[in-house]
Amino acid sequence: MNGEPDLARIARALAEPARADMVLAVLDGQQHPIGELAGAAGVAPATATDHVRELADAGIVAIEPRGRQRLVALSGADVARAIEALTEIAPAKPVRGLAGAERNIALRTARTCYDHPAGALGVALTARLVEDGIVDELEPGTIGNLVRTEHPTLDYLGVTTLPAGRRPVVRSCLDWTERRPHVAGALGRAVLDALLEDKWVTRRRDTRALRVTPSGAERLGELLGDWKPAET
Amino acid sequence: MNGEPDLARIARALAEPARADMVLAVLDGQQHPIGELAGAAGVAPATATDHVRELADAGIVAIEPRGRQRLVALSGADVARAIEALTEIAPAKPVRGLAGAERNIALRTARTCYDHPAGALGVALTARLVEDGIVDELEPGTIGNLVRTEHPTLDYLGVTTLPAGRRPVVRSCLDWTERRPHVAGALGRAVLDALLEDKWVTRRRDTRALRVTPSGAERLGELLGDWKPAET
DNA sequence: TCAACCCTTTGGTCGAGACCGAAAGGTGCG
DNA sequence: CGCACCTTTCGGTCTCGACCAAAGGGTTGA
Repeated sequence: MNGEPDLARIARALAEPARADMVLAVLDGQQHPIGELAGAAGVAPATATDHVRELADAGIVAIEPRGRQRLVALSGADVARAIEALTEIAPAKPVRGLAGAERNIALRTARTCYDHPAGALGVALTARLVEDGIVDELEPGTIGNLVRTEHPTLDYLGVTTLPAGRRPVVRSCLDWTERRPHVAGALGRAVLDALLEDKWVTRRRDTRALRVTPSGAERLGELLGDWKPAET
Repeated sequence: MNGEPDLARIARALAEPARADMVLAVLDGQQHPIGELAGAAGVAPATATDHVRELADAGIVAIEPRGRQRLVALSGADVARAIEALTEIAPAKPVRGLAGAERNIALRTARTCYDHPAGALGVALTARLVEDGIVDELEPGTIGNLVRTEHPTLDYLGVTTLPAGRRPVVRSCLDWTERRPHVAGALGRAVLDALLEDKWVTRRRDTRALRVTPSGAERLGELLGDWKPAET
């Protein structure tokens, strides 16, 4: 790289509350049409168009035309990592109203963090992976690297293949609700994929919160001991 | 934590170019008086006062009154980590003028990154630590944890004690010029302290770039093989 | 081909905040 | 004590950009 990084450029893109809401919405790693992001941010479609352009110019999101709509997604895992790091030092937004409180509980219980599970569920799963010796623990509260690729717990979860590539297999991601790290990287993605595949959890519309299905709750309780999803 | 993180709040503080310059200036982990930051950002003292207050309100910097001046420093290692993550996805600022090019070379050669060495020097030192088996390598390009606390290389560098505490001893920090990780955490700090203590390198005024002393260059060349600091 | 739908463009309003000069407030030094 | 120095406060200007309504363009499905 030449020259100093243009910190202000990237920060300006995130500085507008409406754009920040949009970024948090695409932090689930999914593609979202612009109209939906407009709703999430509480602005008119015309305004959303401007905002998405700004985010795309800054390299934060990528746009893919699909028919008469344009799908917006986070442009990469490095962006997700940077946003996560920022949320770690960001103050908490005060909870507004009953709907806000419910949304908050749902997010704390189980949600996606880009492409891996987070919240109480993500942390509990991570603790189990460490306990089983699948992932080692460098120091208390610090995730290490993958130790075993075969283990009954992985079979139980339905994680069969770990795609190899440039991407680290195990990465630690600090959970902003639990204040403890959860597993990200290729393993984190594989776990989330398995949970979704077998319908232990399902995605909710318009939010990163995950719904734990009854059968999923049962099987997760089996695996994680006393872990139980909160109501709603 | 309650509620969603207020991403926009923290981003807004960094969105102003003058404030971003100030943050990059205090990224060396040192304390800087406000007047100096005003110079670094190219604004009047009155403006700098406003900016520093904004950064302090956002929790990015801490202010400590000292006599007739007020010293500004980064408020913590977590903030440094977030800023680093942002610089990884930030576009490069175009280099302006001869002075800019020289500053650029100096920064690429050797600089501080919060409290540890970075740039070509930081990466070369890290490679040596990995080669000596002091720090292990999880996957190519990913730093692991501390393996040995005693080694001739550590003696040669003058690193005697590694302060234990809540802080991770070894942390990986992606270098934005070299695109490879260098050692951060307590070990990174200990190495920088040793280099400064024995005058292998000295701090420059008003910049994070480090000056490698002649004797330092000689001893570093001994340790790192063909490593040599660039001119200026 | 037409209508419905999603998005963008245009043009205009409006508020936020970045900036500075001048003057005032503290602090240290002689 | 008084001057020099660093910083803050105040008042004012001015630019930037967030926002929307209305109109236009492109796509899909009937």
